[in-house]
Amino acid sequence: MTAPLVTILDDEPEIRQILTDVLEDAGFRTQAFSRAREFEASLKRVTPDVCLVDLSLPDTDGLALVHRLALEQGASVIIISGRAQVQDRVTGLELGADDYITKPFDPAEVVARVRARLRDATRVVQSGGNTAVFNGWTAHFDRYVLEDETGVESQFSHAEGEVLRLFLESPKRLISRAQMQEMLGGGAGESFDRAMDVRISRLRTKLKEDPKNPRLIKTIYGAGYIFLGEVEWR
Amino acid sequence: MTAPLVTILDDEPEIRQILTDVLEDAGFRTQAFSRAREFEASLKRVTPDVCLVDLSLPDTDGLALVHRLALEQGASVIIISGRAQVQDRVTGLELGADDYITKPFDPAEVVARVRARLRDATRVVQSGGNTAVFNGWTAHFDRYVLEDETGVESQFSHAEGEVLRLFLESPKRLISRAQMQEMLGGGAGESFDRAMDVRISRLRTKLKEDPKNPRLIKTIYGAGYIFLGEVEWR
DNA sequence: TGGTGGCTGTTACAATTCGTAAGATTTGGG
DNA sequence: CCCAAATCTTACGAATTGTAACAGCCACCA
Repeated sequence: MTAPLVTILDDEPEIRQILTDVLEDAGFRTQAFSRAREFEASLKRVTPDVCLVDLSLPDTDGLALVHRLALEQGASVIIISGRAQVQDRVTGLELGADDYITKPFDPAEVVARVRARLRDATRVVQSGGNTAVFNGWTAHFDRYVLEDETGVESQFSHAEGEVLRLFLESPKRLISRAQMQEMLGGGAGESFDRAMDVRISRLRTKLKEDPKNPRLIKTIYGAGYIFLGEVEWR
Repeated sequence: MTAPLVTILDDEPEIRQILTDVLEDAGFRTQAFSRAREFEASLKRVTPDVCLVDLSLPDTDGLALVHRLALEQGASVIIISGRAQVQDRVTGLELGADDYITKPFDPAEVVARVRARLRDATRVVQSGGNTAVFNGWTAHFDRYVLEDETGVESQFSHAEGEVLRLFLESPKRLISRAQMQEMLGGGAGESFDRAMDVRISRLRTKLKEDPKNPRLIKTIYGAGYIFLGEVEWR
């Protein structure tokens, strides 16, 4: 398992440097951005586990960004801000941030708070079991069997299982096409990524999704897929 | 669905009173304890969603308690402490607390942080807050479905959903064009100005608005839009 | 060895999404 | 009442996505 990815969005080079250093010392992977645009572009390729966002950005309204992040991505968002007013913190948290740290901050505390967020996220996902239950279905990854709510079993292939597992491990999180390629196809130079579409199409059929109104695997035009469903691993 | 339960463990009666009041005002159920023993006894009967724990307890080592809580119970733990040293916070968080608030605190911020913890917990368990009811309509953001007052369903796309959500989150408030651009398109792609108009036009169609007399999405010439409607999130 | 069946990627074409352009309509000031 | 700016609507098309059909591959078996 690779180290958790923490992204840093701050326009001050110093801060970026400090945060990068201290987080990498703590064993995380990091990516730092100075502008919101680059940051958002990167989200098409990777999904960070925690996002540190400075509110005072030159090119965007930080709060709006936080809101979008919390809404669309499943990642934890920690606001780092120079504004220490209670009202600022409250609105930041209300908009979906998971924590709010004021400058000047102590690096050690930032690390501790990042860890706390990560704990939250993994509390439920705890990979280990290879059986997942979701919305009436039961997927047995050890047997490649998908079980109906009535107990009827059907088989799924290896390729289908990869996609399904990916979804079940990150439910309610936007998964970009690029990420799927990376996690699955091995990342080799795939000229035609339509293979992924076909995989998903086949998976949808197995899940008896209504093509006109899929309930579990949603397509976000231009962004990727999102798996909606209450997943529990066993 | 019953209101989330927040337990308060603090030996100062004043603090207990303040926290109880403000949390109940915010719609939570509360239980306050002055001693760890009673608190722990209560855990055999009920399972709180969030625990607010003061570290300076007369009858127990607060940190040890936090550690046990975080490990055994699934509840989120927020430490409230008079000690503001970074080292205290770090160890508190490392031991499993999900947040750390120092006295003196602002009640509004406590509420916001409790909410943030709750969001984490429910993010996976139950996709709460994804349905809004307004003027006979019901919008299911988890399914991208808009429901008639008669129960007839129609779908809306992701882009339409973004706009609708924006409106439903700020009803009866002027939303400027610039704000919409910010909230939606983000800094990603510089979109043409008319795109937003079209989105709104399409949304109005779905909402069966009379073009001559829109009841829900009203245009304020030269200023922006305002969403009129009694919104209730569920 | 040849056949069979399942899996999977490729291709082609259909369907959908969504921004752009352009013309129509509305608004508010003078 | 007239006009310019703002806004609405419709049509169109580029990009994206869905999926059926086909073909290659491989394991298995008589």
